[in-house]
Amino acid sequence: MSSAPARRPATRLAREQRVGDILVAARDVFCEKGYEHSAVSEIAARIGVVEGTVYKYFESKRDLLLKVLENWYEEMFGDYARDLSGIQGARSRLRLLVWRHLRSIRDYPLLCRLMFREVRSEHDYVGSELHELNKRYTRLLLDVLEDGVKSGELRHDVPLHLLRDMVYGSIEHYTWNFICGRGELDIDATADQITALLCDGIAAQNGADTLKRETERLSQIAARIERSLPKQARKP
Amino acid sequence: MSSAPARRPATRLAREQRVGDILVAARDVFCEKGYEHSAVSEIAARIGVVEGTVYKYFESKRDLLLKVLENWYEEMFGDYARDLSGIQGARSRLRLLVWRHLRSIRDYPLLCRLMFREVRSEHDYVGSELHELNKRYTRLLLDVLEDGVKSGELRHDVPLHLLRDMVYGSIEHYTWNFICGRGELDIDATADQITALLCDGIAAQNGADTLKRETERLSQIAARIERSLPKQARKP
Amino acid sequence: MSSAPARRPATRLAREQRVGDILVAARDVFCEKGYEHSAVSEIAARIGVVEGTVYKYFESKRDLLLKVLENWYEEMFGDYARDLSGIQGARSRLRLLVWRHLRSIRDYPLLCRLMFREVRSEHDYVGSELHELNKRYTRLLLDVLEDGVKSGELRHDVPLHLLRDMVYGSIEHYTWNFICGRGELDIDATADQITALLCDGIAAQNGADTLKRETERLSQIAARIERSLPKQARKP
Amino acid sequence: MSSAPARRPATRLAREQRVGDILVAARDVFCEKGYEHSAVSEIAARIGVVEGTVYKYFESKRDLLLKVLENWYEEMFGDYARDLSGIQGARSRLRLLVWRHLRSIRDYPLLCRLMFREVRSEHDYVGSELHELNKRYTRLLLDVLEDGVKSGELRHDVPLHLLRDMVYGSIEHYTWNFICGRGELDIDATADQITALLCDGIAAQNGADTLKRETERLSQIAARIERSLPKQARKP
DNA sequence: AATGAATGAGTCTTCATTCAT
DNA sequence: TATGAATGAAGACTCATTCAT
Repeated sequence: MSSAPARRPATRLAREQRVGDILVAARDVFCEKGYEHSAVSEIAARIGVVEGTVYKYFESKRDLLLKVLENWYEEMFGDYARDLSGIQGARSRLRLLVWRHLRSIRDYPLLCRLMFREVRSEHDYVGSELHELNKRYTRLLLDVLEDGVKSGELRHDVPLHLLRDMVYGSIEHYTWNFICGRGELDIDATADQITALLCDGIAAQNGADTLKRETERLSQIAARIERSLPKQARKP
Repeated sequence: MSSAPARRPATRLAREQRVGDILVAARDVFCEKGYEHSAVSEIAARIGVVEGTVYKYFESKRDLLLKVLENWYEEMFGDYARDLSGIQGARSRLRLLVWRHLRSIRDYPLLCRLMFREVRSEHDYVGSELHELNKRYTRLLLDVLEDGVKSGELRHDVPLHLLRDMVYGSIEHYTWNFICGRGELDIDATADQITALLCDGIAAQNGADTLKRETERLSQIAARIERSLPKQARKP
Repeated sequence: MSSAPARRPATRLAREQRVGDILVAARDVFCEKGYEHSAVSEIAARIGVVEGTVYKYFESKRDLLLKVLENWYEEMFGDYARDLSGIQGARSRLRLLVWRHLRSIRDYPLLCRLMFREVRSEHDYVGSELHELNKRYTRLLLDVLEDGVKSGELRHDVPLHLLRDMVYGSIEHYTWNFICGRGELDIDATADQITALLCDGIAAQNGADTLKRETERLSQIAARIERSLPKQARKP
Repeated sequence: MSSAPARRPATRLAREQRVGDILVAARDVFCEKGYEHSAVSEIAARIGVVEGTVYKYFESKRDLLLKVLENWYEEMFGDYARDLSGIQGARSRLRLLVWRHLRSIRDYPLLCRLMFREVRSEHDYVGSELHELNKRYTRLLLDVLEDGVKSGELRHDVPLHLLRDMVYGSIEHYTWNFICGRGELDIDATADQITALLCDGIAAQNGADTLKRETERLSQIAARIERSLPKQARKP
């Protein structure tokens, strides 16, 4: 009846730009408040658009969440391949993966929390794009482990899938306090410890102790042999 | 008139009964729908009361959730102590704890999910009664591990807290699909595998058998050489 | 943080009373604006409650619409049976039903419009309670028609269901302008005309014309006969 | 350069083509989802343009709806005049109109539904172009009826407008289930029945045959009586 | 002790329409 | 002529919680 709605001019951005902005805003809000307690209206407000605009680019709030995490996963892949190719030995490579995973958690603890809490336990996760990305991600570890078995560095009887879950589960659980905003995280030390525990186990007869003891014995034997050899025989 | 003194306990019983009923209903609804998607009204309806009644016994919906889980934790403690006391050896005792944890998950996967998703990551968890219960629960494992170190069965350099998180994290991660309603769970086999991996590690050269065998071989070789040497060369 | 939400006291009504109020308000709003353009919030506001209150008593907006119309149908049945029992003859009874239907339309044109527009064409109508009521309502007409056939007043080859639809369809179409708020409606004259058309048809050789002509002829014959009779034969 | 003068008609053609495409898409979408639940964006998407384009050719969504229906009406007129001119007799011509209306319904039930639900009951209908078309359409029937009255085939006291509404109302009501996607429609049989009912009515005593037969009988009786009377009594 | 009526604030989602480019 | 980004307003439905009875 009276004057027209007086539309605000509105900055027109390229599609890609706008999508990017929304993803960033959504990431922030979701991380701060958790999925359930985030409002699409707030995400929109952060970048100065109305809710409708968000729905132009994303089908639903949940779609937005998944896209945020997919986006993150793709960042994460980054130069894994290159990094891995530069390292020899199953143990070292395992440590790298552990370390990089810890680094992701240290850098984006809230995104990790989102992933654990809001996505992985929902029924729409299985079969989703995100699930595929996650499988590709954990595949990296499986490959390292399989290589290790083939090369003889790792025992041939390790249940690989369980082991993979041990790696990620251990990290997740150990860093949970940090993820929830409590405490610190020393990723170097943690990576060392986890790698050591995984490789050497905890039983006393194994690992360092045993190795030292046995090495000692072998040295003694070797020394004895050496000493007992005739003069002319030495110096081969 | 003479029945008056008897009324108090009857009432108390009624109260406890009601609280129990509500807890059971709440457990069911929370498990079925998750915390956020559960309605207090539905919990009330399940036992044929109205919402107001629930609020007579519980301060808030969240309070109800915590009470449900506390209730469960108390059930879980049950006869841990007795079970543990009957078992000798760190490895066996570790396996028992792993197995019992797996059993809890198998029997109440949805409660586990609630615990992981809705409680452990919230800020009101730290310092809560539930947190205390959880610490008491994981303390059982720490004790077993410490005993193992003392007795020499476990290496003295294991980072115990990390190890504890590895145990629970591994189990959690490995059983996650089952917790979310996908797939099966063989708790005996899983307990064996996890225990073995934790104790023996994955590195090939660590296998006690292999190590011993090789050392043995070398000793025998050394002995043979020694024996074949001329007398004057021996000097034991 | 600051003061509590300052809840308004809110008048507490008995369930029945509140339901009735909501139904009345909903009827009004739906009639005024049509279903799609009605807002539940407005319905609530009309009786001074909040939207939530409406949803306490009705599952959804659509449920509310159906309940409004069911309510109306039940009113309409009223004393049909009694009225019908007092009237003899298929034609008169048909006229009564036509007249009463017209009266409903005259009194509640907007409810009729609702029924036609919003309900009858939707897929949730078939099998609904409202559908049952409607069938019961039109059954009254079918019964009258069937009785008329049995008693020989109506032709035995009338397709009853088509006829029933002709009755209601004619009325609906003829009153449509009135229903949509345009023009007047003389229910007595209309009832007469519709009944006449239905009973006598439009073909010239039928109905009034023929009847009059033939009656005339018969009267003349009768007169002739009478006149030709011998004196003593008259006065039987 | 020489092609310049040819551009105008090409553009005009393009414009008409585009308008036609939009109308087709709109017809489809409106029919599938109903007016309220159709989105302009979907209509646009169906022909691969954006919403803005639709608004270049149509003022508003409602305008589009009306144009869709006008378009349809114009199709419908087709060769009515020719068809009618080839048929003699009010009854046959009436049957033709009934039959053609039924055919429209059978072929485009959803467009009929649109017309009934979304347009005819709205306030912007009266006086609209569509209304004019509709009047022209029903005028065909009125003409037939008037001719029938003039020629003596139809009674002179039929209320023509009521009759017209009876025709369309009956058809509409009778075919409603079909229009809403339920059941079948035999347009030939239905046309016959409706025509018969309209022309001959339902009252048993009206059937031309019966009436004539009875009159005949009475005449013969009268004749017999007359003949049997004494001569002096006759006085024709 | 229990009821259950009522609140009030929130949230997702949809869409006709506009207009700078 | 066409695009498509953005608006802005609305609307259905939910629910924890309160409190008069």
